[in-house]
Amino acid sequence: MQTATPTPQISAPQITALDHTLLALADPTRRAILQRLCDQGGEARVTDLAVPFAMSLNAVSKHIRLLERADLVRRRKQGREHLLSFNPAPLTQAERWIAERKAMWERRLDALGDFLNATKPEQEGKAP
Amino acid sequence: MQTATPTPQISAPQITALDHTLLALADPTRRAILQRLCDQGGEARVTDLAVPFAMSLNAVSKHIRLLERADLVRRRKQGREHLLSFNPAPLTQAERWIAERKAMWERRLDALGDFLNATKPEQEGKAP
DNA sequence: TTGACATTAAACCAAAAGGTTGAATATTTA
DNA sequence: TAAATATTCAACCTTTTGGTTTAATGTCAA
Repeated sequence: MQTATPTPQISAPQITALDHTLLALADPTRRAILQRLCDQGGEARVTDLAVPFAMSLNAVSKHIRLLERADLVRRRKQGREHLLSFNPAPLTQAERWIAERKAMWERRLDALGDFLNATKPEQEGKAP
Repeated sequence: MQTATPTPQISAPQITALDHTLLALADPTRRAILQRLCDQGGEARVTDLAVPFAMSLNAVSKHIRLLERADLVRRRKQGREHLLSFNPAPLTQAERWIAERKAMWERRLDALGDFLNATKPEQEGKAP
């Protein structure tokens, strides 16, 4: 018989694509870069993306690396310039995770409402 | 006349609630904590939440602090124990940001399709 | 009142994020 | 070839994460 650890052992700390995606999105500069790439349409050069920001080109270059790690940005080299484009695919998983928790929570609230309705007149001592 | 900076000045690096939300979600331990609080329903103590994880109670306590900063978790003290609950509200903004970029991207693809359709038989050299 | 329990606080550490500057590497242009 | 352009690499900072261990604080229970 086991001596200890009678718990379900959910313990799952391991870095995944979802972690990279959410971390990449958790910075206003990177979201602004994505925004530019998204509505400006096709491809953009690193220098062009860096212009609006009050930071060095190198800082933007590093932000782009994090976006690439999350696969939110793709790079195509053409001569001396690197053309970057937006890849929305990783957003799906992130959106789904969020949507699922919200849905789960709503179901819980519904179930709670049903329970309160079902037990309404009986035993008033337990339901204030 | 201006001497330089002919750019739209989008420059917006400033930490917001959305940053805190996305950063809080960008860690598997914190997502697992939220998951527990979400499907397990109501409130849970810090110690109970910490059990499944292969890390110290203090580490979990710190994770909870980040979740509180993002307002994804609420705390209610009852005697010596702190009861934590899930607050889904901040998820809405995060989900919306993601959904908007995806929608924006789809509109762009549609517009591109329309353009390609409109210019289909003319100048075959540019459209393979 | 003396412990046991629940939780944070504090001090410390390693690694990563976010930034800088200066040099290296390609490529295009004059 | 020489210079200008586009970009990364490397080294160096500071702050934040993510973790540890050892107190300190407050509450319940014997």
